[in-house]
Amino acid sequence: MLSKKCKYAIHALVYLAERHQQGPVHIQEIAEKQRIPKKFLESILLELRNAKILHSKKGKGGGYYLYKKPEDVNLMDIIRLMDGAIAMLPCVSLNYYEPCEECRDEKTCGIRDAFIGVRDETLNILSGTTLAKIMQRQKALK
Amino acid sequence: MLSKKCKYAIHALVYLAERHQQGPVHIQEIAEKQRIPKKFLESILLELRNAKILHSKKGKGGGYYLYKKPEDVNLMDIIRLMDGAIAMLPCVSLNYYEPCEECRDEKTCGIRDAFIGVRDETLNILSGTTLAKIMQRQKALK
DNA sequence: ACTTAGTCTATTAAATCAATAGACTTATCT
DNA sequence: AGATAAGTCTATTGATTTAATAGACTAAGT
Repeated sequence: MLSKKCKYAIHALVYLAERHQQGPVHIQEIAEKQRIPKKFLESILLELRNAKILHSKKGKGGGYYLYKKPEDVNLMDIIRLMDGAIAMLPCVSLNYYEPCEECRDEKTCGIRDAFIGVRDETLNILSGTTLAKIMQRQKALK
Repeated sequence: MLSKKCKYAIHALVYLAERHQQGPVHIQEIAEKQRIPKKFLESILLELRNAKILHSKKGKGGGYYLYKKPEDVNLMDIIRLMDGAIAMLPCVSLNYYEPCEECRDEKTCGIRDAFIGVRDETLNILSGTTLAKIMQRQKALK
């Protein structure tokens, strides 16, 4: 399951994508509209900013705005940033690999295969799901 | 990520599958061979027993053994039993559905689609991966 | 200068996960 | 029948992670 932090991040990003190129949006507004605790949201946006997905402007008239284009931000990147590994086993993770403590020998482990498959399918879908596509889908459903 | 509990369960089941129809195996042996804390393993096996995946025999010469056939026990069932929902969002879970607090309106949510896709692919692979297949794979790798 | 709004560090509260302890029950063997 | 081996059940503890909050600081605009 995704953490709340991650879900908040996705919602905030979709919100900002909808206001793409309309100037900075302040935290307060995002927090209210998406019902996210403001202080928690602050730290999330900061992290997205450090990852160069968002930019911010300080002072009056400041706020956050998308740095990348909506079609260049995908769920895979957001989830990895917020929650870490996407794979169901550490020994199968591409970005957060760690050997499984439970496993004797990775090479002869009959379990990994399935989870490699799951990982690949998952990454495939998530990396193809951009903010642009989410907005598009949202419109289609209205 | 799968919990340790779930990983322990999978390993214990594969171990028992390898001894299918060879009489009860006691907890102690599984615990030692798979390096699982005995008391923790007890509670895991008990849960698997209540789910009718394992049976047990008390007293001297007792222990646990597979109730279902190795080809009838799959990773999907084990993971659901140990860790609960497999989906990445509650609003997309088949067995543990809950509406997303973060979501305004599920019907017009542009995010769910992707996660429905991930869920389906994941279930597809995990439900097809049985203890029999894991053993088979293990042999092939040796 | 004054106000607005993001930045940063630290702390606390709540929930979940992992592990352990100990008393109890059932089955087998002698 | 009694001793022993093994699973059953309830409860508790400790560790880790997640979620949320507080408050002082910094930068930008008017």
